[in-house]
Amino acid sequence: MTARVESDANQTGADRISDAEHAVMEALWAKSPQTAAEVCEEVCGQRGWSMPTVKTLLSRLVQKGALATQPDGRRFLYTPLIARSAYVGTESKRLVERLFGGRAAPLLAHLAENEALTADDIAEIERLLAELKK
Amino acid sequence: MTARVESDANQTGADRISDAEHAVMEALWAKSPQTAAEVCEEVCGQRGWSMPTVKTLLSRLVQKGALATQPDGRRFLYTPLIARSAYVGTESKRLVERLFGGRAAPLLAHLAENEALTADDIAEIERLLAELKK
DNA sequence: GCATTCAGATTACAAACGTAATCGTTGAAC
DNA sequence: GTTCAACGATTACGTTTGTAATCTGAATGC
Repeated sequence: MTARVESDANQTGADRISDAEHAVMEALWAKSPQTAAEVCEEVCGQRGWSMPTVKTLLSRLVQKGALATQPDGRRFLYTPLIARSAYVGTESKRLVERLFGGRAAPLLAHLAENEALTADDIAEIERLLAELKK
Repeated sequence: MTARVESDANQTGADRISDAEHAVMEALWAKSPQTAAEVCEEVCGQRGWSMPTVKTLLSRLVQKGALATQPDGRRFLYTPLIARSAYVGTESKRLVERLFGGRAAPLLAHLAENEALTADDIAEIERLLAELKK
């Protein structure tokens, strides 16, 4: 029972969530709590996974302190312990840090060049900026 | 001489560049061509790596088609085969895809919330948007 | 009560990654 | 010519990740 580090549940900077794990988190962010079977129903199709795979990912996420379990009869209900917004926030920041020296503007520039910006996006961003300046 | 897949040199979507590898790429994007020793001089300090580590990373990047080598006497000069802008572009897109359903605006919103946007950034983004609309 | 089934837990295993030591070769110094 | 140092190449090895099979214990049907 080697009492691992645990804690760090809310800090997104905690144990890194892998790509596959992220898919599971998304399912639970969309709706929680859910059982393993329910999560599988959502992701197994999309990613071509089998039940055991989802179980493994869920367990790892619990170990990492990203999910909480609450017993429901003989199975578990899983609930995110870290907020999606926190995760998304740190992930975004990481990227901006790594690729753009922490400046967000060049990111936007790149998205623009790569046609990753729709007209709607542009409009919305302008709204956001207006908000920010108020 | 098992002629691997190779090719896919310019497609950033090729073999994924890992985090450690990325550090090496940055050094070469900053200045190229460079020898292994020169690259090490730049990154070994920052990341606490030793020469062999850099050599390994360089080799893997060559295997992945991300770097080209040109012999210079008895050593190699390494040059990026994929452009930084391409790499940065796909990486950004990946993130936006994964976390924001492909929409860039929510990304910006998050950066804003997390104080990741400086006043300068905002100004610059506005300039960019103005450009885009022209 | 006993077999079946269905959860989670444990174990597995290959690929990728991070980090590096060692090997083999070859030019350079003497 | 022989030794040495400096390269790249090969090998190594623990960890993380992706993906899953198997085990174990308990609820459930009969």
